[in-house]
Amino acid sequence: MAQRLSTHDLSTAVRIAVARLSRRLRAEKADDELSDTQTSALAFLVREGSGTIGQLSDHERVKPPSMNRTINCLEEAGYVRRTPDADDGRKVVVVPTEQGLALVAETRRRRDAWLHKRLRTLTPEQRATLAEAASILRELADS
Amino acid sequence: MAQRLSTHDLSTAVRIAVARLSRRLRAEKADDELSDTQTSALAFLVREGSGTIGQLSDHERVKPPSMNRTINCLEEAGYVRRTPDADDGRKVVVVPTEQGLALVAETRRRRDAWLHKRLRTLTPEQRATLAEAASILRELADS
DNA sequence: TATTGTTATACTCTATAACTATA
DNA sequence: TATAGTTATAGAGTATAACAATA
Repeated sequence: MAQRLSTHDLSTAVRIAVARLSRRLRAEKADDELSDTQTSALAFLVREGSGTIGQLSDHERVKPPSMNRTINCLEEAGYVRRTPDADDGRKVVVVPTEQGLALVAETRRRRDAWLHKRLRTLTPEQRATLAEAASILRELADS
Repeated sequence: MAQRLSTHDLSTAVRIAVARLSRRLRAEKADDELSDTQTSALAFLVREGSGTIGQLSDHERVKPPSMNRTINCLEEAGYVRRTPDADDGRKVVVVPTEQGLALVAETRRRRDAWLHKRLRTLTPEQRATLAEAASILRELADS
């Protein structure tokens, strides 16, 4: 249950728990799905409506040539479209297609399924703890 | 604070929080550090004392040839040693060296530093919530 | 001259298939 | 015949360097 840990021990506990669950969630990915970066970039475009190569590479913490390749794959698969920027001719605005929007919804549903099944085995108190923790963890990640 | 979420919304909240913090923690890795799998395999060997190629590839969810290469790198760098198995001549027992033990301790300290700094800004109640959540998340990951 | 995107090339990590040695 | 480890080779993802177009 809830021991009082030092912040040092807590760091280790949180890091290990997050890394392990992250790996486990990734293992639930189906073979025909997009890669992590492809999924994440497409999710960004769906969330924001659009984005340039530069914005995407910054957000995903990869270099522009890598993101360029990622967008090439998504474009060939029909999930995004490149459009010219009206104000700045150097920029390329990438927008999700209808197919892209549908894929994001479907992927989310599938990845949540594994976790959802396990969360139902927890007590209401444990679920409440996780709900609070999720909000704390997101703030930490974005800080 | 603690809203009551449906288990479906909770799945999404936990998945996003875990994925985002995981990416953030990985970004804190120094350039001269070992790769994720190298670090994880070495940590396993330090924790368990030793392990075969098969045990390691199972635990890290990679195929034996991949783990073999990982161990080659760690061996060349002087962090592990291959030793013969006394009972089964087909098996190879991998053990960490003194240098390997020291590296795991140092790597943990460094990766925890970023998280540790942020955890100190939380209230004691928030830290208690994370401590409970970490234990719940680990059980989920191992289930 | 600086910035945005792109192309060319190389490196890392992982996988499958085939091989060796042992059980 | 099956298992543990290894070697050979290929594929996916990312990086750096060099280039084109625009600000």
